[in-house]
Amino acid sequence: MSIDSGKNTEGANKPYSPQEIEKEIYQLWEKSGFFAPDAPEAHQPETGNLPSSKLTNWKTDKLENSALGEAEGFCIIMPPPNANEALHLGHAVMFTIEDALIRYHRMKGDKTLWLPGADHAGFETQVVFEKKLEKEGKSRFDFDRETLYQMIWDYVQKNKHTMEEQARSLGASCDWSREKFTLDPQIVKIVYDTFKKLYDDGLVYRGKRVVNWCPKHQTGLSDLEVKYEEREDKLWYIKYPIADPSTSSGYKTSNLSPEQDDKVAASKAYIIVATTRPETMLGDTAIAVNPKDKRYKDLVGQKVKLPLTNREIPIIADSAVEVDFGTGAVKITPAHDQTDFEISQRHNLETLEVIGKNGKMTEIVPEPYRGLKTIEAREKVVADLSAQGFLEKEEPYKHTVGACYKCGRTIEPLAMEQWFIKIDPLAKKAVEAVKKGNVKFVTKKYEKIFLHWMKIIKDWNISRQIVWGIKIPVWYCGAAPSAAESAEASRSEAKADKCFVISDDKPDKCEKCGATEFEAETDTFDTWFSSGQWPFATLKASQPGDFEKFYPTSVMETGYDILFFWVARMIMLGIYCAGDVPFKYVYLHGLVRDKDKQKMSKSKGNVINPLAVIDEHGADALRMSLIFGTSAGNDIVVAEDKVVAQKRFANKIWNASKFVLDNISDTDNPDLHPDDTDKKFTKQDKWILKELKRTIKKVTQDIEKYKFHEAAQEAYHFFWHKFCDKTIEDVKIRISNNATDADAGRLVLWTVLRDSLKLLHPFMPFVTEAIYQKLPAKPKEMLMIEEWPTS
RNA sequence: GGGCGAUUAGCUCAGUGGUAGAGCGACUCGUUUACACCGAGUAGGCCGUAGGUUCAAUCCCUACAUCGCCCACCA
Repeated sequence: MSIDSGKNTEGANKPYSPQEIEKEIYQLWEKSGFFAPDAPEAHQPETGNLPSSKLTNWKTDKLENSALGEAEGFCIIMPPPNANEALHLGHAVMFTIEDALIRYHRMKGDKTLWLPGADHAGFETQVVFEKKLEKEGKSRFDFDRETLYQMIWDYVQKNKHTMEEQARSLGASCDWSREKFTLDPQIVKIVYDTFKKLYDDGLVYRGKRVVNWCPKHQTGLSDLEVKYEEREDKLWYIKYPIADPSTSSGYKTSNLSPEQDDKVAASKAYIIVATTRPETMLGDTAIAVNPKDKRYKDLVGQKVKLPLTNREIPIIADSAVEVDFGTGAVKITPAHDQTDFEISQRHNLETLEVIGKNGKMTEIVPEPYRGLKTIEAREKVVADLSAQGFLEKEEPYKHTVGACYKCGRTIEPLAMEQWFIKIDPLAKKAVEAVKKGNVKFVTKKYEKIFLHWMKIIKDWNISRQIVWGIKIPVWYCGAAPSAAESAEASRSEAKADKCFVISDDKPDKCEKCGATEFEAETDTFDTWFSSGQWPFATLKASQPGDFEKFYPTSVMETGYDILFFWVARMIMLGIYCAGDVPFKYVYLHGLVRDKDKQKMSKSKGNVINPLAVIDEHGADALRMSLIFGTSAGNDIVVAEDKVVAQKRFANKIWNASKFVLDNISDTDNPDLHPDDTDKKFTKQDKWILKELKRTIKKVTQDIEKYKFHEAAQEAYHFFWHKFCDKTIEDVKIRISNNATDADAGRLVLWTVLRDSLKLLHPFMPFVTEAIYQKLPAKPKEMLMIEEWPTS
């Protein structure tokens, strides 16, 4: 890595080669210790050791003002990448923007902390790992909990290391000495404390609710983890005979369409319901109609006989039922439908679980259906209903069905005991904080989306039936069930209504019931429960004083796709646990798309590996291309063209610098002291110096306003098309003519180059630092800790 | 069904209450000793449509069209 000086022609015509210098430069930075906020040298001008060049006489007077002491804190908590796979371009965007911010603030003299981390990413990781097992012909159910956990642990440690190396190759100037992992003991302890606090405050409850059960992954999912797909299905109309037909004489049909009227008239002894899931009728515990529905007014309170079983179930009135849909009467299956469950709560209905966790019909259904898969049961139920004359009709029906966001398997709503967080009190505070401006969204539109979501938010199911994660610190009182019992029987039912103790470790005795034997909870926390505490948890687990100095952090920068999953939860939990918002600004970047605007995904095969791009074009080029022509919150299109364009820019910077350095270090030329030369500034010189000031001002303002793309473009345009195309070309002639104003020109070249390197450094740290290392006059050890120029 | 966006050059996208911008591409010149991963130029846009506010609208407002995203318990 050298900029060939002077007459050495060997390196001429050789393009800038980032591969040769980037690794070396990163090591220089990392070894220096300047990534940490507490490296005092980072904020002091270096007084000794300056090269003896005459150029050093002319150094910025701002150096003397570099006041130590009152430096402001600037802190970004890095969104911890999932430690389960290599980084993708979305991460590259995150690293680029955050690193640019961090480098800018570091140069401004702020005490700057960028705290890196890695996320165990519970369910995500387990899914990735299970796929790996599948490829090897195994299943997670082949292993006991401890073995499986250890296997995933080893797998994650390996990936975590890969991720860190990738971050380095992107130039991330984060403080690795403070890196945290979501499963670090200190972090886990904080998560436990939070859970306890929530419970003590009555904000955690255990309850039977309908959860989104994925039969493949055998776990419940939060509402956010369910994706809805449109399906062509059928709507079956089933006749439920009124238990005592004689009382149905008052049955009013006047509000029905003529067609419906006929049918009802022909079957007065029935009430007809429409359903997309006939198999669940075996678990029906009521029929519900809208209280305002005059057609059914007289039937409310009566009973119907459930076909295929001998059970009688009541007809109830509930306003959740839509009058206009279907027949206006709906079958209620509390155990397998969210709405039905809520209705059942209001009417104290029994909950019958007819579908098990394995997606098959349970033991409590009539014998012929037991053990059938739901889809088989559906066919049989329909056939039987039809044979017995209970099927009124079926019609095609298009509707949306919930599916697991990972495997696409249809979600099976099941009533289960789960841990929930009462979200309303937390959401209210979060909304207040945002409305008061304590948290500002850099892109306003996300504030609206956030507020809208907080309005409709529901209690948060934080239990997952997976092993990879932080175990919920609950101990159920009483002896552990035998192996046989626990193997098959559903854990949640066995534990329902049991007394329990919340404790990090196995307790000695339960204060409430006196139990001395305990069964440990096996559920783990939703990964977002722990990462939702990340800003304060990392700072508290970090070095003493970090929390006090850096909380609330300055900015949270992440993708908009995890606004609800993560950002909202951090705001809620941050306020609740740490007494203040976790960050002052939220900057949300968009999704990275390919040149055809397609979302990058493995299945489409259009994923670009950032490392491959770096290998080919350099990290600077990649970074710049991710910022150029983008804007906050909008999706980012990455095509190789763009990267190549920025690679050329890096080359341009390299070569222009080479020219400048070759010329200003020419000792045959007279003194470059400004006193002697500034009077000889040409009109052209004054123009570029003025443009420089203007550019510094613009770039600074743009970064302060989080308009990175504008800042980068401004710096780019200034350097290439003003400095290189105009000034260098102009001065080049003056120098070769040995004109009287040649030295003034040299001074201009030097001045503009030096400040340009600073302006470009946050975006293209490698090439700018490499050149800085070659400067004859180097007030600081490295560009990374140089003074940000002022206009 | 609700909510939120987008519509600007051939392509990908910035931007602004006052003569329209970049990158890539196209075309014409130029092998000038930092760089051909270059330079000098050129072409190309009623800034989605229709109204409104304004001295002035691509920008603000209202409809409409098209596209996209998010949210949602019509069985």
